[in-house]
Amino acid sequence: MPELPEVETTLRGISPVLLGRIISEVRVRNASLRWPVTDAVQQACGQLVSSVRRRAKYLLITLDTGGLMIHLGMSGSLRICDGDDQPRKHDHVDIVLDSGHCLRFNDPRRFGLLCWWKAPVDQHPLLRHLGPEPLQDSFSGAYLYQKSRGRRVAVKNFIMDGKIVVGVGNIYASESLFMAGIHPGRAAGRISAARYDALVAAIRDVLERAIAQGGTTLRDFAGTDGKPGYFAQDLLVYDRESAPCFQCGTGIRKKVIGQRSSFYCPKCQV
DNA sequence: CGAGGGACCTGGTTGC
DNA sequence: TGCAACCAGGTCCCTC
Repeated sequence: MPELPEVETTLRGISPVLLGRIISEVRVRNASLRWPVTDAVQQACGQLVSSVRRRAKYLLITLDTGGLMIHLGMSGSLRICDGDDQPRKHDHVDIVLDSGHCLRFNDPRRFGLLCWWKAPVDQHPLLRHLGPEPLQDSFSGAYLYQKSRGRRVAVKNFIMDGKIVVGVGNIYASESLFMAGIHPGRAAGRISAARYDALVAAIRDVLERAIAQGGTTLRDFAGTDGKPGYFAQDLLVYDRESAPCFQCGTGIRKKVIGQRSSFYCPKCQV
């Protein structure tokens, strides 16, 4: 489900509720996520939330002696509710606050993650090898061009590789490649610097617009208030197989690249 | 080192 | 209607 815009939407929803509060309880109903949720998360109890931020698709809640890290995987979501509310199916973990509010982690497929971390969090094994944030200046066409030399991997897989750049998932990879006029299956090492400039501009543009719309809801993504994201209506190629390209009218194609469905216009993307 | 595929899970949709 | 097959927004880990 969640790519960077959806995680950012979640961050903006949970931040104001968490900041300055003390965690009173961590309830683990089902510990079997991607990695088992260990007792270490209980260290959060009694600690003050001093910041909430995002690195890649990880949410980082900073506490006094460390913090909690959450990843939503493919199907995870967080919602704010009352600590006394009856849990629904797949509500695996509650982070209960001294305000009485509760951050409830729901994840049907259990590809998500919740763990305790100690500073410096950037040295955490899951974060250490991550590439730049796509919305920061260090991410540029020149950077992608340099990183891609000699690489034969399809450019779509290349930009979805978290070691290269974080946060670009399956939807926005297809979208940005269409906007830049680049065929998703083209070898990353055979794309010019100028075209990488266009691709970076497209990635930034699509991510920023998606964040502004509260993310993309295809099936089941919801913000912390339970409302869907509205970017799905702005998608140019994703999930539009056989529909006419908005630029030239040609039917949009669907093709599996790197085991993921990819959508593109065979005429506009070369 | 890079490339490619399997693994982890549940649930909704599709097709016979 | 029933049931099997396939598909889904992520990413780690193994092999070649």
